[in-house]
Amino acid sequence: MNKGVILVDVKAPRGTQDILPSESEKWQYVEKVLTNLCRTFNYKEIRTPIFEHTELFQRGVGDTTDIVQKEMYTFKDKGDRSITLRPEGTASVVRAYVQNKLYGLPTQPSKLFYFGPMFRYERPQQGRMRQFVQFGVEALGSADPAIDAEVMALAMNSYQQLGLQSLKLVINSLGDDASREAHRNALMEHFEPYRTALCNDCQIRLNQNPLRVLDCKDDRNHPAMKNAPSILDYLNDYSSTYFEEVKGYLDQMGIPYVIDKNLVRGLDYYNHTAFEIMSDAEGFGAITTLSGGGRYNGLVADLGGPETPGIGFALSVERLLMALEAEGITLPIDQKLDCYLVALGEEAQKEAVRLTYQLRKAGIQVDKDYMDRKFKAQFKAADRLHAKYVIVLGEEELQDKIVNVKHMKSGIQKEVPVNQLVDYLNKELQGGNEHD
RNA sequence: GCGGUCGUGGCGAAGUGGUUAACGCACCGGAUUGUGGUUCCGGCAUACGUGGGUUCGAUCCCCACCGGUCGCCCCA
Repeated sequence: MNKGVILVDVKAPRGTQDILPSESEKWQYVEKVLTNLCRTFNYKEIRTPIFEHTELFQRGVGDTTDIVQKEMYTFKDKGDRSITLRPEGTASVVRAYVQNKLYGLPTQPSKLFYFGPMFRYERPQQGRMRQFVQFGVEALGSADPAIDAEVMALAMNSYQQLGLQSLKLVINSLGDDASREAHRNALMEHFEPYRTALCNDCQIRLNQNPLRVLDCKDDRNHPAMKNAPSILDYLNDYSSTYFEEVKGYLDQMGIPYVIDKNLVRGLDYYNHTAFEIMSDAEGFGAITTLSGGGRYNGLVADLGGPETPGIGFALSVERLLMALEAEGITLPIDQKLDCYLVALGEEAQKEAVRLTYQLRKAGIQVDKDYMDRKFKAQFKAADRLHAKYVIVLGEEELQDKIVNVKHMKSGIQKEVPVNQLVDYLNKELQGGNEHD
């Protein structure tokens, strides 16, 4: 029949994945925990488009960044507009903040969170997908160092709430514009004599963004690295006081951290506070950064809004789940089914359809056989679905207008009149949950 | 984007330049006309990533591509 049909081998595009039911429950659980965490920190959800004008990311993320230069999914739509699938969330959130004039609301700072897929064209690896899901928060409108600490606390708790232990909060300050400029000049001066000894990439970085030379892996052991000027020595009074206060607030909350003066972030918009959360757990390979964030005091103005400070962070849900796996943490996901209806005989099958629907309308979770299985096999199916109760409906029950309800764990079975079944199950399911 | 490595039924995993490609798990049925387990017996399955090439003949050898994975770049 299908001889003439050409079967094309259609697969999900490279770097994307299907999240099947066994996994999606974990995703839902994580999303629930994180959403609830945001509630306690009083962050509200914002949902922005999955694609934006390309220009937003060029201006927001920065033209010289790798993300913009080589990792964006950019295409022309039918109206000849250049569109890009969002590679990160901050630019969109800030754009929405400006466009909708959220800065005019009386509730400042604006504390927002988001959850959704991001897209970057990279060579895939475990923990590095072309489509991946980020959870992130942004706090806009406050330059209080306490809110930097708050965002880091939320970031750490995102993992701790789920039971992760092997975490390391790494922080640094990138300073304000004046501090950065001074540091930049010092770096160029410092490395210039060694220019030819550095790797090719670093020779280019030296001109474009000398900060990035600091975290080069090739040149890590070059003697010039050891005594390279640290940004921390070039912070002006405001920047350095700010950093001290951020650390102070972290101490207040009892959140441990380490300072890495070479921590540099790959997006242009950061200044002052920069941080990453790493996992110490085994089995991560090259992927150790679970999440990252920082302050971006110039971004709102860059995108056409009023001069407004901001700070945020984002984590990858894929990496979060990997970290849980690596630490052997299983999420408390309820895989049980309340009821499974086993029916035997033609007439009973008809009644089973009616009864199943009736129970469902009463809010009871119930399923039945659709594979024409034998009686015994239906029981096995109920077992595989981890059914708490099995409702047996055969010819005899049908005649007597009853069903047999079996509690699977104890094996105890009771006859229940059909017209009392909803009440009976509701009572059983409420009371019975404790010892399940 | 660069380099390494891998690709056999739903999953795991043998194997060979040559008639029907092992096995295990899972699944279905029977032994056990209406009660989950075990055991035994039987059965099911679009399986050698795709496309070329070498060859009388390729799942096996060669090339390209696709995909996974590891490292690099970079990042979440």
